[in-house]
Amino acid sequence: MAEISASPLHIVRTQSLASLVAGELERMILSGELPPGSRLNEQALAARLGVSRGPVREAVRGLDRSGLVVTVVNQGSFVRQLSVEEALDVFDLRAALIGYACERLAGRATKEELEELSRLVREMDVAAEADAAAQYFALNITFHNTLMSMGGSQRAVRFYGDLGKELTLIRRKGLVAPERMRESNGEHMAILRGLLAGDAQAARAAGEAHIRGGKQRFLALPLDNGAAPATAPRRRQQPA
Amino acid sequence: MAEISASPLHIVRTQSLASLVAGELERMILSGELPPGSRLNEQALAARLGVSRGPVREAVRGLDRSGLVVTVVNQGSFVRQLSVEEALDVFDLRAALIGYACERLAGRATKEELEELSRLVREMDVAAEADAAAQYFALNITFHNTLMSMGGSQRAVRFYGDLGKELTLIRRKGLVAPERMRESNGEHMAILRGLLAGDAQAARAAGEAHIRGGKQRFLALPLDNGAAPATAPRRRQQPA
DNA sequence: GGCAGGAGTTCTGTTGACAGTTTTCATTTC
DNA sequence: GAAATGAAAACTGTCAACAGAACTCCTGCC
Repeated sequence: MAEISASPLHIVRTQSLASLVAGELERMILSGELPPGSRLNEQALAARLGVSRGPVREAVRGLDRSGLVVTVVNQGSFVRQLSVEEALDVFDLRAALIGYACERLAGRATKEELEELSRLVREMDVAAEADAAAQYFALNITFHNTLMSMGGSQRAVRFYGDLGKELTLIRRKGLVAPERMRESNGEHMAILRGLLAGDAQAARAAGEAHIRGGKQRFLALPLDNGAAPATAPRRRQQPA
Repeated sequence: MAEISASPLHIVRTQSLASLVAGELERMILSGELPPGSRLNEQALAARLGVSRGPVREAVRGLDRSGLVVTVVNQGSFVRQLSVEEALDVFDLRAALIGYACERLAGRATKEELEELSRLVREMDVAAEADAAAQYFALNITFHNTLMSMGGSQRAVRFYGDLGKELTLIRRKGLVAPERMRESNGEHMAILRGLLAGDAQAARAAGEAHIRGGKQRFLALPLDNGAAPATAPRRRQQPA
């Protein structure tokens, strides 16, 4: 049961084990290896990762704070199950944050920053035309993170990122049609136009409109209702 | 050194020690008992609170996530020192969040919710006329939190609260003039008008304007540059 | 057949102890 | 007198073990 060898946890000592465990757990959650509702057994995780329960506990609490995990006293921690309503709230919040970043960036973006954003939009255009959904998806995340980094504060970047990770808890079946990619990238271009023109209000409005568009595209997707494999006899699932 | 008795930590067992310790540490930080830059010695805190290092460690990491504390590997955790620039960023973020909450609330506030907000504004009006700064301050926080709870999502409420706590790290010398209180409450009334009219855009604009006003009032205050008492020979301070 | 009750197991919450790193401080050297 | 050196102290990171709560599953009862 204890798969210690292949883990990267035994190499680095320059950062704490807890942060490494946190990264690994986050990867497992975002990849779907630990699906929403599944339990995070401290002992089992510790054994699996070849560390003791201390760092695992610390990592799990961190994920709780960032919103990926829900903890109940004396019962344990579970991968968060995001309802559609909560997901819509997340979109609204992200819209507010993107708007904030766009507004701030419009007044102070450097030539280099604008060029980088333009480049990303062009690359997304290529990906959309080639129907390369995975590549578009990755570029899209990069674009958003770059935008937030340039326009937002450190805190805003992290919060926005946390919210984005939350969405992967429900976004599962996101097979995107090329038409949707073009639509999405069109909104990116609108943001870029606002930034290039130095029009803070236009950039903000475009940013918010883009997230609202994403919200609509999300709603249009068929909901992936688990179909839990249930191979292992998991004992406890998340309550409520 | 070990003041165990008066602490409320020994009574409750229905929630984890770590959460109780976190609450106590937060209180100590917000009250200024642990000023920015000061070190959080795990051993000393554990002894002082009558628990072991585990829960203390967990609590400190939680505070790190929420922004009140900064942790350096192998060096420890320190109460965060907020620069003026960071504080201004926080105001901007809070403006975006309040705007988001006001916009959402305008469309769906119930009669009871509007009445509660109106009541708070009236009470603040009384406090401002009576020059009761402490009471105004408390009511103001309640108003903001109520507004966020009604209009925002769970996540937004917590994030907004975290940002507010961060501001106390620098806001220290906030002796408020009655004139400022009236000004601030006038902005509250503008928000209320927007909500009562069901005008989402007006409510949002008023919410953002209020936080911008708070930002200006913050900038107008004299900065309280520590004047660290340095009674005890504290060993280490926060680097950088 | 379904349901209440209780022993056994599992797992979390907490503690105390050990190892390694960082800091402190006295001593030496220039 | 100031900088370098090295030993001692302090503290963090990690681990292993214990106590108590929660869950599971079996047994007995209706």
